[in-house]
Amino acid sequence: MKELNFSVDIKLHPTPPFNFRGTVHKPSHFPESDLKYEENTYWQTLHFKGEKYGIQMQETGTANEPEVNLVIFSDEKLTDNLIKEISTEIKYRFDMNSDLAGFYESCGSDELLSPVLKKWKGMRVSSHVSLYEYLVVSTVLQNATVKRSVQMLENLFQKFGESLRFNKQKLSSFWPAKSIDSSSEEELRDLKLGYRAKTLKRQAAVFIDGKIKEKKLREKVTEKLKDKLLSIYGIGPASVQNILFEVFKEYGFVNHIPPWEQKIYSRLLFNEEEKPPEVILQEVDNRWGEWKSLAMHYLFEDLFWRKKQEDIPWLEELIRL
DNA sequence: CATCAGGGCCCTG
DNA sequence: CAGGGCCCTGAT
Repeated sequence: MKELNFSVDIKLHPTPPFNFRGTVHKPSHFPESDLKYEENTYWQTLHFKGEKYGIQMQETGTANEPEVNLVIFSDEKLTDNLIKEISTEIKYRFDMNSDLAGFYESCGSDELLSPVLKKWKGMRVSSHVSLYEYLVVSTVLQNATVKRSVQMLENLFQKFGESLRFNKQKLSSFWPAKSIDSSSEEELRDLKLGYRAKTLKRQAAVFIDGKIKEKKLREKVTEKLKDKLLSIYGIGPASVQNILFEVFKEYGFVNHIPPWEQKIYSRLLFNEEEKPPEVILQEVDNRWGEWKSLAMHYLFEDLFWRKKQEDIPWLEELIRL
C-alpha cells in the first residue's frame, strides 16, 4: 500500500465536441480494480515511466467548450516536465485531440447511428492503460468467461500490483513487465491463468528487451502496426483488432467478428439472433466505411449504457458470468 | 458424476 | 487452411 499525498491540478482542453462520461467510462468493459467511475468522477492508477500515480478526472466544461480537470496524485512533488508528459499521455489515451467532424459528416445521417450520435456525440474511444497493460487484459480475456477474466486479472493485481491510496480511493496499480518476467511460469499458474501464464511471460519479455516500444508504434501506418502487433506471442486477429482501435485509435480497421460480438451485432444491425460474420463485415463496411470501428463502438457502448436503465433480456443472456 | 464450451491463439500436418 | 490442444470453471 502506498499513499500518494502530493497532487497537482491541470486543465485539459479536448477538441470539441467532447463527451466526458462516454469517454472515461465504458460500460461494456468488465470491472477492474485499477479504476472507478462514480457520480461523474473518474479515477484510475497510472504506471508511467517506472513510477506510479493516481489520476482523477472531472468535467468542468461543456460539450462544445470542453474542459477536463485532471488531478495527478504522486508520492513526491512532480516536476513541470513530468506533469506535462503525463497530461500528454492522458490526452492521447482518451483520444482528446482527435477531430471527428468527418465521422459526423459521413455517418450522421445513418438511420441506425443518428439517434446514438445525438446521445453520445463527442464520445471518444479510449484505453486507460498502456499497450503492455492492454496485452495483459487481452490475454485474460481469451477463451474465458467474463467472471474468469475478472478473477485472473484480480489475481494478478493481488500478486504484482501495489495498492495506491489517493483522493479517498484505494485502487490497484499495474506492475512493471519485469515482475512477470522474473517470476516462474509455475507461480503464474497458481494465479489460475492456465496456459496464459506462458503468454504473459513471453509478452513481458518483448517489452523488457525493448523489442516493442509503444511510442514508436504510434507513428507506424496501420498495416505495419498490425503486422508488428501480430508478431507478439498470444496476439491474434481478435486481440489485434481491439488494440488497433482502443490503444492506437484506428477508426476503420475491422476484418474479424468474434462469436460474442457476432451475436450482439446481429441484434443491433439486423434484429436477428445470428448472422454470419461475413454479412456483418459487409454491412458495417457499407454503412460506415473508414469510420466503422468507431461507429460500432458507439452502438456497442450505447447498448451497455441502456442496459443500466432498461431490461435487455437477450443481452443479459449473452453476458455469461 | 462426466463432459464441454467459453468475449482465442498456436502449432502441426 | 483445418483442426486439435490448451488451463480452469461453471453450465448442462
